[in-house]
Amino acid sequence: MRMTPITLKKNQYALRAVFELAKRRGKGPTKISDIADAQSIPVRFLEVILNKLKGSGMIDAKRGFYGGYYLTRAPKQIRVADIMNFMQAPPKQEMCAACLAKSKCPYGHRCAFSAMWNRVNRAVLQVYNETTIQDLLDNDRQLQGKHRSPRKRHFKTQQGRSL
Amino acid sequence: MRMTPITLKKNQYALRAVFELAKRRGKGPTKISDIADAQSIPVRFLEVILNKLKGSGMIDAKRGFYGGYYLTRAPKQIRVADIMNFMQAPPKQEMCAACLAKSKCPYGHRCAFSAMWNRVNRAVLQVYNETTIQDLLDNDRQLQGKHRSPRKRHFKTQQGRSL
DNA sequence: AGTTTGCTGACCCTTTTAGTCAAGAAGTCG
DNA sequence: CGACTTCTTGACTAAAAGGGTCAGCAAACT
Repeated sequence: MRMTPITLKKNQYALRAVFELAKRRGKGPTKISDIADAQSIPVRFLEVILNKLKGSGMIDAKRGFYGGYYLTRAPKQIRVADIMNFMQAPPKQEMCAACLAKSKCPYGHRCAFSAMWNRVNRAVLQVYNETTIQDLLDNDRQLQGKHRSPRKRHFKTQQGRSL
Repeated sequence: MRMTPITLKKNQYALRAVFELAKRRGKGPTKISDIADAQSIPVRFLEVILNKLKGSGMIDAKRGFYGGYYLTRAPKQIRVADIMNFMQAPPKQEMCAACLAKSKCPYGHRCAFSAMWNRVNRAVLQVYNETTIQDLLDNDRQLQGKHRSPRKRHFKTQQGRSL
């Protein structure tokens, strides 16, 4: 059962790039090409994306020999929503906030569907809002089996609250 | 704050068309052109959509003079999810079920993001699943101010459970 | 100076989505 | 039957969005 593309590739790339920067936090700036390699993203495309993302203030760049990109905030302070919202193209013309139609629909907010679209909207945003980059890092560590400490862990599966 | 297109136009049209048929249920078949007029959908395009939708079994058509489309089930028995799922093109190649990437991603289900994508997925599907065409009809009646009975109604706002 | 790395806008190509058309099949009416 | 209406269907075209590339420039380091 397939879903309509909730995620543009551009957005996915942006998210993965930030994720990668988070992984390497504290080790100085990371070159675009390194991020691209690590996350299998076309370099040229990533240039564009990272450059745009810089405008959000959550990452910054340094040029020259030891240059590269780096996070400006702790991974815990960056929510997936921050990235997703920022990456969205600024709405060109007025659009229908309720039903997500590209142009303002004739029915306005009085259409029978708006309540449902709003619920969908909220549901998605909620997930984005409550997920931080730190959460993703934690997830990653767990999946890679790189436990910080071999301390006993009662199973926390995906179902149970791992994210 | 804009969302990525959760809804294709084709899907929206399909939903609106079914909705319109539901509205006219019991009054005999409805012509494509009437549906198109009522819902502001390009006729030619709607032809294609309705024809496809017929394959789902939730609507059927009759040709000739008094012909048109009609629902085969009660609006209460049709969930938005039924329409959305059916309208999705069958996944061409294997795709990554977890992260919704078009092609199967190299990380498989072990990527740090899959848990999040799944949550998004489930959240959206849940809304689609718990919304029936009947719900939309009810919504519509309420918005149009066409209360069946002027009986007193304690406020049920969007928040409260109107959908 | 020369190298490394990011910056930036313009450009292009492919896929998807949206929409159109025309000829045909199946009913209805008289 | 013949005229008319309405769905049927596959092929076709147009437009937009998305994904990706490039070249030349601007900093920063050695």
